[in-house]
Amino acid sequence: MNKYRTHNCGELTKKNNKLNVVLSGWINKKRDHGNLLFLDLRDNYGITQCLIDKDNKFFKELEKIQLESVIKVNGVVSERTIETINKELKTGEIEVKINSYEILGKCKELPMPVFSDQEYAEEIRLKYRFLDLRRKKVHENILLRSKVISYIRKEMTNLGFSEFQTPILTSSSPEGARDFLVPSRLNPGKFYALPQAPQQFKQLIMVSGFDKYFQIAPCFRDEDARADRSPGEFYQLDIEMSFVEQEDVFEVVEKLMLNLFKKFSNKKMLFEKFPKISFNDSMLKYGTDKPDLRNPLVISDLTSIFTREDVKFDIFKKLVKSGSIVRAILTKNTKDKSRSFFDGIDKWAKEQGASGLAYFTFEGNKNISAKGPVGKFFSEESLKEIMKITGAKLGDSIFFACNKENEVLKLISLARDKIANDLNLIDQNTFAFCWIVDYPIFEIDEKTKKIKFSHNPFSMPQGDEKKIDFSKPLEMKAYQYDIVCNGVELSSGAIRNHKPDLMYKLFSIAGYSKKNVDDKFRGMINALSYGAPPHGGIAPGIDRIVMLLSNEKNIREVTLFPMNQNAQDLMMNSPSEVSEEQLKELNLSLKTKK
RNA sequence: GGGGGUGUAGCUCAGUUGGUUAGAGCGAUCGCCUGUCACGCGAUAGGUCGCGGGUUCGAGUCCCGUCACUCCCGCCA
Repeated sequence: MNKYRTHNCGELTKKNNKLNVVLSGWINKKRDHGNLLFLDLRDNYGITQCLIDKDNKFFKELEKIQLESVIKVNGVVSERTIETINKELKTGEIEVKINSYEILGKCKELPMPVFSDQEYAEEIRLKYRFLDLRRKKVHENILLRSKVISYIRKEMTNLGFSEFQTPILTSSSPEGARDFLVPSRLNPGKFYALPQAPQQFKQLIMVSGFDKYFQIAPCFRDEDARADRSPGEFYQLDIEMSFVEQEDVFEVVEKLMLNLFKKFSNKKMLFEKFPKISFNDSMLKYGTDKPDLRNPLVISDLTSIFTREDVKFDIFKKLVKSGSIVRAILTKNTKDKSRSFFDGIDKWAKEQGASGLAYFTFEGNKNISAKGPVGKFFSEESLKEIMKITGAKLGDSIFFACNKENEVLKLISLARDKIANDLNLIDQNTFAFCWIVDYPIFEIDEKTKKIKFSHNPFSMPQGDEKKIDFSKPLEMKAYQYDIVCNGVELSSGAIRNHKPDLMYKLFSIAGYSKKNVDDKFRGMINALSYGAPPHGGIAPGIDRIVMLLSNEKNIREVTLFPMNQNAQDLMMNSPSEVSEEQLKELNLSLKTKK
């Protein structure tokens, strides 16, 4: 028999009545009636109410014991009378009458209560993460994460994928995020980099003939944190497949996501078949490449309206003449909304740093007119044209933003969320997945005005290689795709470019010489020159999947031991200084000393 | 690197127009209480009001600087 327990704290029921048991756990809560003491014992599995009265010689000691101490209890299961049953607890039909006890782990006075629904400052939660993790919500989030990962492993294995580990100490990659560097002792002056993703390795695995690979892969990027982005490290479900087209990857991931989200959440799936939206359509209709499709609002381009003679809205007309564009959001049947609703949105837009959002409502019977501060600037004919473009009906309203394209997209996509929230149009009880496809390969760099890769430089261009018009690089599309859920970008992937010649050609458009490419991607290019299969993959973010399933807005709520915003672990006190000795061994010296 | 928010007891927070000795709940300590499950009742202890400077007869409160945490922008192929 186990020395510490015969049962856990979540399994005893009235079937165990009169049984002698041993339980071990944390003291969750005490209720002291002077001559009778209730004591809730908690472990990973649940809570069991234990009790002891003054006739027992241990009574006085247990009265004094600190909450969150770990104790072992010997006692007898006793069925509760009907009035005293606690329906909130799995074990609420019984309680354990304590005969004797033993302290296994004493607890000092707590810096933060464990049994409480109160919110606490991050600093204290992270410093005492081991206490924070005992609390119900975050404890359950971490267990959910564990279940999600093991489910994914099982599914992927069943689908014929093999799990492989790839190196953690690897080489610095020239593109992309800032690397974490690790000095090499045996190679003075040289550094390893932690992988930003196993991108090149997973392609090499395909070249090596393994056909289907996955990994729950740690990825390291030295960039600043956000609420949904840990500083430093995160996990991806890294997937790569040989001899596949885009649709084959979609089929695997779509099936996996559907099963996963149905298994671990009660929310409805808005689409059983994920819609595919081209990058260009998404930017037009939603102003972003990660649209929240729970939101029914759609954006229209109304730039042409402001070139008409019969529209007198001169501020916008002037801006349009100098290259600005106009995008608009239509809201259905909002004619009875109060002035403060409309002004609230205009005010919000100004707070976002924009000059505001113009708006009006379509009204009238025989004659159509626009009601609102700028309504008078629009002729009836122009209103009819707007209704044609946007599909507006009488009683609908429209919000306009005018600015340079980038600025308009930024504002109008945020406005789409803001207005939908204000109108309560988003069903919180739904998951809306979609694929964003047909990404452009190249874009213009805002600063340098030169052509650069817009995403992954290893993606395969669309169309017949012989017929691609390389003279119009900005029109070239790639077999590159993102999966998006509820406005959260879960991952991007691509069919890879496995042809070295084609790769050199694309890199040359982005300004890299053949030598450049050889220098930077030697391993990769070399491998592709020895018989590479067509292949492609994707890498959904594990942390964000768990965030969606647990309804958490902050990634720390689904991470066991997170760092704070400044990339410090307050519990382990990392990063920390190292000894002169260590630095010397690594051939390093520090410029700044505190 | 830039912008916003927060910082008062171990924890969560209140603190009026600048005005006497800075408060509450939880927690801690002590006492009372045999059916609670956020048990109840009484008492006690606990404060460099983040830190530094300034204005003022007087600063938790106003001003300047600074630090910490957090959210956002930049960044994240």
